[in-house]
Amino acid sequence: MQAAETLIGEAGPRGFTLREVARRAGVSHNAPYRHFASRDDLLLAVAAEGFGRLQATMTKCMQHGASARERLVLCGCGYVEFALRWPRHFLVMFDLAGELQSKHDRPQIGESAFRVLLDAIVALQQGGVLPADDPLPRAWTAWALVHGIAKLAIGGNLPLNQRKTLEFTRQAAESVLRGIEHFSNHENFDDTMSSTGRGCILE
Amino acid sequence: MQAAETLIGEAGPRGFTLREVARRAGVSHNAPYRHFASRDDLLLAVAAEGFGRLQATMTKCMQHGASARERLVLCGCGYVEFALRWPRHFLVMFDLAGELQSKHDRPQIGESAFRVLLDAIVALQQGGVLPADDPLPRAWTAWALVHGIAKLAIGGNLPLNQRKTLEFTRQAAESVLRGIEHFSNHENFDDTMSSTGRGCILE
DNA sequence: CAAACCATGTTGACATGCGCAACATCTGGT
DNA sequence: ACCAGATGTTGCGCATGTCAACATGGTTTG
Repeated sequence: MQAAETLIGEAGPRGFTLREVARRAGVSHNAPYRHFASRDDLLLAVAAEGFGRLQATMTKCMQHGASARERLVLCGCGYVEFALRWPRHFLVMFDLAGELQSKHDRPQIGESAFRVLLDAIVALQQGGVLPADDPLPRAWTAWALVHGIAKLAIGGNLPLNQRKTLEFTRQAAESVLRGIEHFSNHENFDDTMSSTGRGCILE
Repeated sequence: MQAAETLIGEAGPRGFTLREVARRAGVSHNAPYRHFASRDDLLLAVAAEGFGRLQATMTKCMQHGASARERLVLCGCGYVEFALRWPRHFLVMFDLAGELQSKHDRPQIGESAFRVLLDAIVALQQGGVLPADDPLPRAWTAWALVHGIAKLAIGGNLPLNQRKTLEFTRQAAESVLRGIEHFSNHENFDDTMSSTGRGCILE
């Protein structure tokens, strides 16, 4: 496992090779099969480990916040910070884990990381900052924002260094928070939604 | 190229094989090398084609908007709609193109797609809806939102079908737009920024 | 018109990687 | 002492990416 994680950190998902992991661990090229069913299975284990550390990073960053509102912003910053510090782990977690777990009837890895963010939203609702309606759409919005920032930053699409990326994340998070707290016209997404004002899908 | 694109649509980046493309094209396993330097080069060509279609989808969706504000929202919806309709193309464009083009001194593929969104932001500034400061941070925020929604939806992390995902995108985009239009405390990101209120990076 | 040239395609070979099967070793329990 | 299970090893078949050498058909040029 340790060799696998360091290799992911160095080579990324594309350069990740079962045999190279075995070489680094000082064992034969087939030894990993005694612990993992396949290459993808090892990747999935690395991804699971990564999700645990992502959750830890977020909760740790939140501890520096005084208010519930600041804690939510810091939660998002922690998300991006994790992605910046372990970009290749992040790629494995989201680029591959989704594909792989969908074959295994999706045990929904990484659910706990999302719950941290969701709880931060609920805390704001209980504090009266946000309306006490369905918190999921707001949580999805926040998640999408930080996830998008993380992905774009990793891909080199944002011309910012790490510190500026984090600073931008904080400001963007506060902007979005302003946007979702002023009104509450998020509709219901519980399978009974009407199709008002559809964009231009499948035209 | 046609065989390559259909294969990407069916098998995704992981199942994409140079030899399979050759088989589908009815040629020998080495024929593609007369047109592309390597497997990655072919992937990059597919990604470039995809970015062109992404830009076309966004501009087409924007035409249905009456106001500049509605056009920006539809622009984001077009982004997500493209990702939902050609999810594997989308993965190639962003998951692989970033890695590959970074080796080739980044000709910055996909720049034109971002410009569509940036122009929509500038249009709102010229219309007085948004302050006329640096439009980049706002554009990044919008981009990150729709990109995050697209990635999460493709990965199956949003429990919404395609139509609901698009409806959610529209509402989230309007929420974020409210957030970035009310205030304008986006700081300057031109290499001269101070490190005020840093989150908890590299602690 | 013939010769050189180029684009395209083909065959063969080599290195690497994944995954399977059979065999070896080492440990703990009875 | 013996067995069962866990772990590791060697060897193999298959698929892939990539390179090198060769073939072919059309185009340009002397």
